[in-house]
Amino acid sequence: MKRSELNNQVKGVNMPKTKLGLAKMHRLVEAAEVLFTSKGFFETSITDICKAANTAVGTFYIYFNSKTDLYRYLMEKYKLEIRRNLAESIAESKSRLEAEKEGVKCFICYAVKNPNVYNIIWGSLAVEKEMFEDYYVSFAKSYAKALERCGEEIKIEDATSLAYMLMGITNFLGLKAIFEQMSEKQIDYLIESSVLPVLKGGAFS
Amino acid sequence: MKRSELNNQVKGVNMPKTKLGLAKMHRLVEAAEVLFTSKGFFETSITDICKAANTAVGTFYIYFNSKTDLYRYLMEKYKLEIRRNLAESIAESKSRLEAEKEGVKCFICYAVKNPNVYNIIWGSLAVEKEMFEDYYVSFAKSYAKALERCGEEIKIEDATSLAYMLMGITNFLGLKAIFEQMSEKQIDYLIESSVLPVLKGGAFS
DNA sequence: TTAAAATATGAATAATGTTCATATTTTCTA
DNA sequence: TAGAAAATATGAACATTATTCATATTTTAA
Repeated sequence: MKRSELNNQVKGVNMPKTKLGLAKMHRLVEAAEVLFTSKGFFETSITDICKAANTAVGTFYIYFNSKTDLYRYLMEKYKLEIRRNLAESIAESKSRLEAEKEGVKCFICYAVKNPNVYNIIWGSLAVEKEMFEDYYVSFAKSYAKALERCGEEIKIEDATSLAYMLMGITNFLGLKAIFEQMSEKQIDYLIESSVLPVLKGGAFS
Repeated sequence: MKRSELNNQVKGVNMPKTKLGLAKMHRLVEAAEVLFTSKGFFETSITDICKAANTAVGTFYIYFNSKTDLYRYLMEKYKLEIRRNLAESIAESKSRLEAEKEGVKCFICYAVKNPNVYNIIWGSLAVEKEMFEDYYVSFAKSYAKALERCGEEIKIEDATSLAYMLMGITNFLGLKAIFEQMSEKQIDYLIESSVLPVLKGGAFS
C-alpha cells in the first residue's frame, strides 16, 4: 500500500507525518484488524487495541478521532487493496468473460486469505451505513462502466444490474469459500464447474 | 409473527409470560428497530431505546441479557419472516425457474419495504460473526436441498454452489433496489430484463 | 543550535452498558 | 375471593469503556 493512497483522504483520520508516527499508526491498525476479526468490532475496546499495539490511549486519538473513524480507515484500506488486486488480475484478459473469470478468482482467493474484509465491509452496516452504501454504489458504477465498454459480448441490457448480479455471485461464493476454507484448487474448480457455466449458458433449462 | 415461533428459542432472550410483558417487549423491539435503522447499532444506546419505548432500563434487562442479545432476537425475527414469505411466494410455482422468479421478487420487495434487514443481518458481522455464518450456512443448506429436488431442470452440478450464486444475485439486486428505492414495477422489469435472461441463458456470449 | 512541530503519555472525565434491591402488577391456587 | 407466588417495573448505583487534556518527549527544519 503506497502511503500516498491513504494520505489525508479519510474523514476523521489524521495521517502521521513522520516515520515514527507512521509505524505507530500501523501497529494500531494491525492490532485492530486482529482483534476485530477475533472478538468483533463492538467487543473490542480501544484499550484492547492500545494494549496489543503497546501504545497509550492518548496516542490512538492523535491518529483517529474515534473508534468509528478507525473503522472507516480500514474500510478505505480494503477498498484500495481489492481494487488494485482486481485491476492487476484482469489486466491481461483477452475477453470480458476471461476478465470475469480472473476477477472472481482473484476476489475469492483474497477473501479466503483476508476473511475480515467481510467483517469490515458488510459489518459497516451496523456501524455507519453510509459507509456501506458509498462503497457499493461506487464499486457498481466502475464495474458497470467496464462492462459497458465491452458492448457485443454482453447479453444483458442494463450494465448496472448485471454489475450487481456479478458482484452478488462473487461475494457470496467468497463467503462459501471462507466458510469451507477452500484451497486455490477448490476455488478453480468452483469457477470452472459453477461460475463459468452460469455466466455462459445460465443455470436453468 | 406467531408468538410461539420466537418463544424461548433465542439465546440470551427471555420471552415474557404475560400480555403486559409481551407488549413491553414489543415496544422495546420496535424502538430498537427504528433507532438501529436511523442511527446504527453502535450509536444507539440502551437508554435511547428505553426512552423511545417509555421503559426503565432495568426492564430492558428482564427480556434481553445484553444489547447483543436484542440484536440476536431481531436477526431471528427477520430470518423467520423472510423464510415464511419466501415459502408462501413460491408455493404455487409450476417449475423451479418460476419459483426462482417469485422468490427473487418476493425478497426484493421485502427488502425495499424493510431495508433494515441488511443492517441487521449483514451488520451482524461486526457484532458477532457466528450469527452471520449460522444464518447463511443454514439458509444455503435449505436452498440447496430445494434445488436438488428439481433434478433435470438444473444445469449446475453442485446445488450448494448454485444456491450461493442465487442468493448472491438476489441479495445484491435487493441492495440496488434499496439504494434506488425501486417500485414494484421497476422490480418486475429488473427481473424480466436481467435476472431471467441470466438464469436461462447466461450473461456473456 | 534552537524553536516549532509532531508525537507520546496516562490520569481525569464523560458516556454507556449492566446489576440489583425494592415496588408494583398479574397469575394461580386454596 | 383472599392471599401467596410469579412476573414485571423501576431507577439509582456500579463497572466498563470512549474520549479529553495538560504535560513530557522526540523529531523536524531553519
